[in-house]
Amino acid sequence: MSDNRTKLIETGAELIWQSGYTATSPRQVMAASGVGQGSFYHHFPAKTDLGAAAIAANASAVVAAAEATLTGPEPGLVRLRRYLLDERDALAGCKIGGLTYDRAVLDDPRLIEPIGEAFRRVAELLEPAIQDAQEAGAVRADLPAAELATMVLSVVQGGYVLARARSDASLLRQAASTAYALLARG
Amino acid sequence: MSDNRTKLIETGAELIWQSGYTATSPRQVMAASGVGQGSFYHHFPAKTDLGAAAIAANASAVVAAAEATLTGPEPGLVRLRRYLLDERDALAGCKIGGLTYDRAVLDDPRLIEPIGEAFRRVAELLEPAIQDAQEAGAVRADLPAAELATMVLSVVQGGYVLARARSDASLLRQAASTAYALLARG
DNA sequence: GTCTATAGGAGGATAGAC
DNA sequence: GTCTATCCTCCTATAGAC
Repeated sequence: MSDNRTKLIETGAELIWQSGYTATSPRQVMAASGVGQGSFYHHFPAKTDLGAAAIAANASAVVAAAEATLTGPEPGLVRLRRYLLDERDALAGCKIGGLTYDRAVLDDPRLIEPIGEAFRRVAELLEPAIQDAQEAGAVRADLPAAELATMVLSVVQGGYVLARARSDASLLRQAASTAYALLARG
Repeated sequence: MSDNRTKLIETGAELIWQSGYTATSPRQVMAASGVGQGSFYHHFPAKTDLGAAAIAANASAVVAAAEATLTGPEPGLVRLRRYLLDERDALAGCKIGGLTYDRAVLDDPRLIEPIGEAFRRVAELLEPAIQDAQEAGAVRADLPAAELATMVLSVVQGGYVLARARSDASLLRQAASTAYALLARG
């Protein structure tokens, strides 16, 4: 029951992940999805309308992945460890992180807001895990959990950047596991 | 005596920093620099030739800035602190970091290599500072300095991403200063 | 070295038929 | 809802004169 609208969003999300928003043209989305032009512009009056839907889909995927690793009955440190050491396709890049360097995305509130919101939500998932670890004495308690959460998110996002820059997926793992080691008995 | 060639590189570097490589057209560079088309294609047979020169210039600037904060007679911890807490225009973004999400850059060795190389050199500047701090007992010595350097670089790169995503420059400062706090007496 | 003219293709749509 | 035709602009050059 995947209608054309859904196909366009899914294909758009994939292409935008791979190439960015600006570099992804309506024509490419049509070709890759097999949906015609008439259908495209019927469902999405302008490119930015598809962009908003596709980016929102990618943002949801990022939050869902974080929820999967950060939620559960395990101690906070275990959840934090799972988040940081989780396997990631470093060279593929974050589904939304790179869009923060796409001018057209930055300049359109409908495109950038879902991204900021997704990062905010991931930080909010990290925070209780970190706080729990702090209360258990597993993580230094003299630093605010919210700021530690920001740092953890940054390490992962920056790890993607370094890994792609040097075409070396191990750099993300290295950054994340070092951050974990630093947190775990700092 | 800034000749047209130099003007094109400088203008190109600025525009590529602001909008990315793919989104920067030769026409824009000509308009912004006041250099004509004939001159442009005389000095740079193709867009990628200007791109290589402009990106190399931005990469050099990143390395030079790191050198300025990480080099000196001060103890390693002080130099590391200076690097992490250095004022950065978070919303403007890293001059080269965002290009790792530009397909055309990733796919052209002449464009991506200077970026990977610059990050490698910054990591190499961080390493001795960290090592010195470790020998002084100011930073945990059970983690390899090279891996800590990768983490430090990642925090800064990721801080740019988060700051831009949420249009909040303080996120980069928060991530960097938290990383410093975690390192400084972990 | 630099200028102007030209050109094929892609990008982002709009229009009207079915 | 979807199709095809058409449109104007910008992109990335190339050509030939000065």
